[in-house]
Amino acid sequence: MIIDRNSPVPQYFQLQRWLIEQIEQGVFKPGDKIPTEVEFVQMAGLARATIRQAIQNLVNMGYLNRKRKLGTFVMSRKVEDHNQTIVGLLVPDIRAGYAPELARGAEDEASRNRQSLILCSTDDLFIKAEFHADRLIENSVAGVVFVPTAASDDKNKFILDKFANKDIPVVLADRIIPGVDIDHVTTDNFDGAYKLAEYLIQKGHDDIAVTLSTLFSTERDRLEGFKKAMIDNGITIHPNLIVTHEGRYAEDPYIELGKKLFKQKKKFTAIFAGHDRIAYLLNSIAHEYGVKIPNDISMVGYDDLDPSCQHQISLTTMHQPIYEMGVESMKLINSRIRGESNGPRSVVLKSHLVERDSVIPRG
Amino acid sequence: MIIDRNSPVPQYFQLQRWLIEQIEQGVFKPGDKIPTEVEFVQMAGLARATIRQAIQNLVNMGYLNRKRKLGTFVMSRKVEDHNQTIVGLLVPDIRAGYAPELARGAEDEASRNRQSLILCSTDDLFIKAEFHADRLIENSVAGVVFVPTAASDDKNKFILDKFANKDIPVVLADRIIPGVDIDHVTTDNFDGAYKLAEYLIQKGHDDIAVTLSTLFSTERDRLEGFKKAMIDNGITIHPNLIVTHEGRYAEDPYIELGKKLFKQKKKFTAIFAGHDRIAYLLNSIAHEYGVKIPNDISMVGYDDLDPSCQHQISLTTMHQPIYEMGVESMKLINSRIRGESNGPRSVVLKSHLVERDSVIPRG
DNA sequence: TTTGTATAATTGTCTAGACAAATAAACAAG
DNA sequence: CTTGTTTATTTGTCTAGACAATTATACAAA
Repeated sequence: MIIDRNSPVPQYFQLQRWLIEQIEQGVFKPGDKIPTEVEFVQMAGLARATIRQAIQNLVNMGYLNRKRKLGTFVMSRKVEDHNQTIVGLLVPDIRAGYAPELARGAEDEASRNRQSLILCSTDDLFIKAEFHADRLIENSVAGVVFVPTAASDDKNKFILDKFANKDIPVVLADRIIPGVDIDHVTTDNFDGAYKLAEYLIQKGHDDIAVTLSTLFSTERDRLEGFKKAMIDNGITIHPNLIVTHEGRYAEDPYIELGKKLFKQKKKFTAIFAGHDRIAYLLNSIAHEYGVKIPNDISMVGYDDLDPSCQHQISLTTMHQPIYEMGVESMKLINSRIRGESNGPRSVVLKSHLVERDSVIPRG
Repeated sequence: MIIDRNSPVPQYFQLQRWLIEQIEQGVFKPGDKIPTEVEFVQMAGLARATIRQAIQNLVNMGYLNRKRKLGTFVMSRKVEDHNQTIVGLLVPDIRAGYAPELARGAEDEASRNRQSLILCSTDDLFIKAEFHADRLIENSVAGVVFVPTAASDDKNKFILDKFANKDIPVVLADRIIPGVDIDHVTTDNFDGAYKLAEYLIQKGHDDIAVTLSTLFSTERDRLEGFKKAMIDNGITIHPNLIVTHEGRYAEDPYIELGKKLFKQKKKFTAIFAGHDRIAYLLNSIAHEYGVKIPNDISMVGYDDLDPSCQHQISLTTMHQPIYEMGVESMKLINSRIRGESNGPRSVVLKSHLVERDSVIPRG
């Protein structure tokens, strides 16, 4: 330890800097006792008050901890991390779709670890996601569970970078961003759609219409799973029957798509809807065209929204384990918070078919 | 300024305490210059190092601010309040009933003030509410929006006391706790039920069954409103037609109540359900007894849950402005956080009748 | 007018001690 | 074995000074 008495840098500050260096280099490890003030007086040739000033500053900064009679000890840096960890949850809208279920799964897992969850609704908009991201960072959250917005991949990456710059781990839930290698939790959209398509095929349907959005990885995967099932069963896919939309869910564009379907020449006996909300909307439109579901046309959805709430049609759909997705997302985040640093991990949860009354065998 | 040199309280601490007192009583106002160290030496008869120690502590605590050559100044307390504020939201279950809507209203209002919301689901259980309350306190939230649990009033008061002890303002949302004078936001349950009952009466119904829980202030108020409307219209209330439950909502007890209603002798032509979920359940039970709603018996609910989700019956109900309840709760909390200290305030939001198809005039 | 310089006020750093208070650990008494 | 007492060690508080560094202000020089 060299204290330069001619330096304009105060001697207490030189000592302080030296001590921090020793601690950070591991010379003094967490829990170690550092020399007593009197020993420092001899080592550094400074007055005890000067030594005290340096040590007191480090105590204030959380590096050291003094105990009467026992001495001064290096704090385990954990004590600083001991502050309650808070995790951010970015979902499209806490009122809509699966968000409440996802939030509750995440919340329960967080509770088990004495963590708290900050709730942020993005409305699938980049600008709101950015706003919330900035505030989560200001609140120094320990991690983030992020359902990517309906914005471009670059914009979603921009959000991820914000967190990455602050070393805040992020887990993507439900949707993934192509070309981004990061922890994520999804369901088996491809397999689920494959099974759902096979179910329709087994019921004798081969002219099947598909309506969904290509904006989200989930629905794209479902489309691919559907196509694979059709091909594997030797059924020709009619391009006219696949009507897609490239935006986030809203009623108007899907009303258009629905009308387009029901008006065109190519006939179909079943509909594969990208998700339940589309299915319910198509049901209403079918009504307008005098088409009855399932009597005239069968339909399947995807998600299994709100099983507690009885709908006008009893929809056969693919149940997604959304609560578990929330739980698993938090588990991944927590393993990152604990410092596990293996490569990106992917958790794929299994969906299962819920057979209700919206599909009848082809007559 | 009196420094007691014989006191076991350190002299620097006595000085420190005196200074804080002066600042908080406004003797030294924000921006004021306090005496120089040398002046304090004369005033207090202490060594300058002792004075410095006291002052340095206050600087660390954010009370004071030193400037070379200029002196030491009282900080404006705003600097301390500059930290991000987080507000806690305690709801029964983020997945169920009106909680998502309430959460979103609160979240949007919080966002407008650059605040964040920590989400806590209590499942209407005291033990979970207490757990979450402790963690909210640890996270030093600036305020709490609390939907009281289904536990006893004393237990809910216990939760309130926890926050009160830490000077954390609380706003009760939806439900109130009898005998507790505290900011709260509710809807006009009494008036709403009165109108709903009058609506049934106008349609010619006078034998009206009521099913609800007496556990919550909301449903108790609705029962009172219903009774008042009956009395005001000179209609006798048949005690047998009022079947109540004294617990939180669950299917089984209400299935029992429903069966009790349909099995008994006293006939009725309409049902006033305590809330929509009860109404939907009663509809299913009615089915089992071969009773059709509204053809055989009319029914009204309360809440107007999930208008986006099409139910098996098209229920006439009282729409509650839940989103606004979230917004107003946050506004109240924020006025408390800003330090407004007038007496407890009560915000009562107006509900409105949503006429659908579950009531027909008595034939 | 602008630019440099001296001055005075104030906080910042430091010395070399002293005694007080707390308390872990050893020891003694019951 | 338990309980109280002593002791040694360490941090906590404090004194009474000294000189350094900073900088607002006034004043002087260009």
